[in-house]
Amino acid sequence: MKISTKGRYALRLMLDLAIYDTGEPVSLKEIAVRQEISEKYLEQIISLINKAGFVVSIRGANGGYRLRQPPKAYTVGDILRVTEGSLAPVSCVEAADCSRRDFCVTNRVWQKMDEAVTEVVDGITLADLVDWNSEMVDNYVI
Amino acid sequence: MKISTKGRYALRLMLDLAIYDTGEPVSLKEIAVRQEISEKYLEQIISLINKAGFVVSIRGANGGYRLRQPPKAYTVGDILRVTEGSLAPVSCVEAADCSRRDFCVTNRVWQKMDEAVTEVVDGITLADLVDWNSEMVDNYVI
DNA sequence: ATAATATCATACAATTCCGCTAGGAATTAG
DNA sequence: CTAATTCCTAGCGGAATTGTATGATATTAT
Repeated sequence: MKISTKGRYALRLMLDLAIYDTGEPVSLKEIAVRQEISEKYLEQIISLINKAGFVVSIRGANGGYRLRQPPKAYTVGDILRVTEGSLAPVSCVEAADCSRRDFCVTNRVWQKMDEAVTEVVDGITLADLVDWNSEMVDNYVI
Repeated sequence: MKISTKGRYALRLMLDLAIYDTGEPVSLKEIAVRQEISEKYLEQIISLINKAGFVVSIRGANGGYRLRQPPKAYTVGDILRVTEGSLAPVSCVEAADCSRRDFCVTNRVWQKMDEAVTEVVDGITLADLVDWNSEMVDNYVI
């Protein structure tokens, strides 16, 4: 019952892009340094994010990435699902791959868990994270 | 972000004990047949549950297990945590093992997820599952 | 006492997933 | 061109998952 590093890194990556958006593309190298994540590993993660269409990539020297849409357009759920796949706690919730499905009461538990998680992650946007970050920085500076 | 079979089996096992409680101990063999789970694997799972004190074990011929307390006394969360450990989506939520913890906004996301999941699993008792099961059986019989 | 039944304890094996690392090809600015 | 950067594929060591297999130990019916 854990979110993998891939999902967590993806979120930090998107947050980094949101915070350091100057109009110029941000290179993976910068992000890797700031976020203390292996650049090579980040490559694989942003590849998924790129394929999902969440960022614009600019190749070549001085290239990098930018968010395709404003931070408000991306929920935490959107981002996590790109790397984690479904966030459902058991596969039964989504697929009818269990012969016991029809009379399995535990399924209701998983459904409720899934709904609760979905409500949280789809209720938080990247813009919220940016705001929270600003607050935090303010507190530290003072 | 998945609950393992161990956790799911543990829940079905406890539910089985709750449903088929006649005062007589219920053998693992019966449960294994009813739930279509390997008896040997169930042994390992109920061992954990037994150590947690959730069941009474009666050894020997005609032995088996019984719930130590009434179904209402056990939440889904109690049962899952025995086999799954913490249900927190990331370890940061519980332990301060991350150097970025203090200024990491993503942590708030995990906290909220954890709270949501906890609220669900600790809000459902075994007695609820028994009730749901009765409803379901009724519907099928009609 | 013996046979049958049940729990308890290990070991281990197959498979999958995680968390990277490595190398190189393609693209572009200067 | 050269350096910087993205893009693509492959592999790999360790851990976790999901069981099996084997046997030891305890209890009870007969």
